[in-house]
Amino acid sequence: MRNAPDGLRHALLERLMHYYHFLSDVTEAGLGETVTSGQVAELMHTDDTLVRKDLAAIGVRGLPNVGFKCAEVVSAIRDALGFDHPYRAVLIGVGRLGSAIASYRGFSSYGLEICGLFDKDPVKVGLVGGGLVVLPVQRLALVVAQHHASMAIICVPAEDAQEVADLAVSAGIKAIWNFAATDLVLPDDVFVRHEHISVGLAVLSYHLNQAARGNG
Amino acid sequence: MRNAPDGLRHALLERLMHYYHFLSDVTEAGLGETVTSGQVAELMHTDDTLVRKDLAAIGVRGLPNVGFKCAEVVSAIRDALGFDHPYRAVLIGVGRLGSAIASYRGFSSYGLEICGLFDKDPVKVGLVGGGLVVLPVQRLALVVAQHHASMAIICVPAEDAQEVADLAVSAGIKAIWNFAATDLVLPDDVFVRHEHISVGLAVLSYHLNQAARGNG
DNA sequence: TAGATTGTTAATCGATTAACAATC
DNA sequence: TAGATTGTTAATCGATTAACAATC
Repeated sequence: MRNAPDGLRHALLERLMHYYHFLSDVTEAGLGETVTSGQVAELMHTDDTLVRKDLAAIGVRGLPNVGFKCAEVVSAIRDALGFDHPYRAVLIGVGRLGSAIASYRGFSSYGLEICGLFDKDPVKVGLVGGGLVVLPVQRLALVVAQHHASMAIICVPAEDAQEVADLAVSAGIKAIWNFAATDLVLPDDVFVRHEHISVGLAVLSYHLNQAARGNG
Repeated sequence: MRNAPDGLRHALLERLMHYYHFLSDVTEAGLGETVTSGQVAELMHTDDTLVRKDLAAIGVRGLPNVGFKCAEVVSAIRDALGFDHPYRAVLIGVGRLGSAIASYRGFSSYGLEICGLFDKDPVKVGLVGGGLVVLPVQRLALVVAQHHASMAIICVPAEDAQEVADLAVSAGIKAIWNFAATDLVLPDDVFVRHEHISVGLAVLSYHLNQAARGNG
């Protein structure tokens, strides 16, 4: 299980996503065809040099006295992050969170297509969510093979997560998006992104307490 | 709007949460009263010196030749992050994601209590979720004042998020947990944690592409 | 005591920021 | 041209890692 991506570091990926959203908005709103690194930096509360360095890292060059072409930056980010090379995922655990994720319409623009929903609860099997029918987990391996799915989105309760992850890995899954509140132990060649809500909670709790203590 | 907490840096907070979960598990499972920095480091794929530095930063001292007392570390982390100083939040937007969050039972152990659910849709008003009745957004300010709520959890569609955030701020909210897929522009004294799902997507997409290109 | 593990100082590493010539 | 903005080199800063004496 590798947590740190090689190549582009995590902090850079996060900043790239931020640029991406900002520039997509600018472009859609027709607010101009170019931006300067200073404009982007101001919005992100960071340094203009950092913005130029980040963009240079993904091969975008700006124009002196003008700035960067929004459309060019957007497509360079899509290319660097691979959004135009679609991949498929199975989603396991169609509870509240699982069905919220299954019904999210925005994934396709990032290259993700959900090709199967699974649950071990017979009551949930057969329900329809996001245009897909919920299947029993026993059929996971088949669907993964049929659709060449490379990712599993795990939305089961914490106590079932490891079992489900093992099942996904044995079906050939190479990346796991883990929404269960537990760590997973997995082979080194399986990439895991752990989306634990408590990290956000910790940051907020810490901040509110700092503020209450007069250091905020 | 300040994104970087002073004092403990974000990466440190994240590692502390990881230690916390690991050590809570160890304690609950009765797997021993102490751990060494090396054991923790191995599990987190990091360096033992870093673990000791992190724990020193929150005032925990270990015992040479023994390690750290799990219970002591856990309570030091709770103290550093403020989990034992409860605070209240209102949740706005009771769609799929909002109701999944409203029904999550684990918040109280991190000090968070949800004291009100709100929605602008009259159809949703009156529904019950997580033991609370959904109220119209017009009553937000009243509930915030009554319960001394300091946080707003925003789960409305992106296009409504700024409006709802402004409303929360004018009601006296000091921190926002933003699940809407959009940036918010807010006063400097309001702390924002943006929980954008696309960051996780970007990391996964990038990784899968690197793997496909043979660099993974 | 010998061995294991800590706490801390020093060294390294990488990321961010500053400075500034090059360019349009 | 003058002014604005880039790209890049050098300087700074902070975080991580290595080394090792102190401790149980």
